[in-house]
Amino acid sequence: MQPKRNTWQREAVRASLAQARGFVSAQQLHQALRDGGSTIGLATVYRTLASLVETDEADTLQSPEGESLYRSCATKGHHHHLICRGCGDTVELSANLVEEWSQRVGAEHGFTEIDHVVDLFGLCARCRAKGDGAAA
Amino acid sequence: MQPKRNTWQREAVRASLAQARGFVSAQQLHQALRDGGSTIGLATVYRTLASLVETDEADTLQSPEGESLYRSCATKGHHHHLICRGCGDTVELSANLVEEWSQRVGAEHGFTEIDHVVDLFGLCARCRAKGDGAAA
DNA sequence: TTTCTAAATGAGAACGAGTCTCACTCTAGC
DNA sequence: GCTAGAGTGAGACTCGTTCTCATTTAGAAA
Ligand SMILES: [Mn+2]
Ligand SMILES: [Mn+2]
Ligand SMILES: [Zn+2]
Ligand SMILES: [Zn+2]
Repeated sequence: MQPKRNTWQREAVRASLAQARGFVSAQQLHQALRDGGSTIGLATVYRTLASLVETDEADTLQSPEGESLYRSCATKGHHHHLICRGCGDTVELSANLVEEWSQRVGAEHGFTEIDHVVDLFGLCARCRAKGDGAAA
Repeated sequence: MQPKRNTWQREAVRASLAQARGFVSAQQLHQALRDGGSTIGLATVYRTLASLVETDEADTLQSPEGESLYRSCATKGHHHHLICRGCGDTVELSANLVEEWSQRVGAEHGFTEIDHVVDLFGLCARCRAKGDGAAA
């Protein structure tokens, strides 16, 4: 359920999420806010993120490790992401090709109400230069 | 690290996983084995599944709820899945279209070591008939 | 076959992300 | 201003997963 009242906590989450370059976890966001002097509670961060997702003000996805990550995306409609494993930096992608493929393949096998998870992970140019993320 | 010894526990996990139609969780697998009279431990099920994934004897993916699911797939190489939300039944998919798109899009944005998560979820014909999964 | 050793196991403790509870706070409508 | 009740937050709780470590056992060596 989305909230009916405007609180500084809600605004703080929105702001902190907006200034993050890429996807962040609820815990990271909470820590960042606390580090910035806020007294916001973890439960509130979770609640607010959930409500932002509900109203499409934020996107969410599961990290490969199974943690929920959140992002305030510029693109409004349905889209996908290319995410840097090193720094979390994210590129928004539209993928009509994949949308159509998904629907077609689902229908071919008699499936309905088809949903899809499509995320790309890689190493951005900057992180490659820095040697992050991949070097053993 | 993959084990060097053959234990009945390892074989039991392999067998139980093989006879499962679709993706199953470690806990489900453990319960099924216990129900079948086995005394196998939960930690062993987790360890064995991890090692089967390491040797490509099993595929793994994160459920939308963030739980790790496992499957013993018929297809050997890289492929994707169309999974029924109702019964877990799974269709293996090859998707050259998506493989190429993924590489191309990644390269276009200067990313390297591109990996991708591509899973389709839907309702299979049988479950739709039964009214599973979607009806409120 | 018997012996030996370290790999493997499993019960239970520990961990961590996320949810829930409920007394307290503060927004916003009057 | 008052006030109802939406929103908050500390901390308890859930649950998937990993860790610990005493015990078992696969399998190589004798
Ligand atoms: Mn899509
Ligand atoms: Mn692929
Ligand atoms: Zn990067
Ligand atoms: Zn089904």
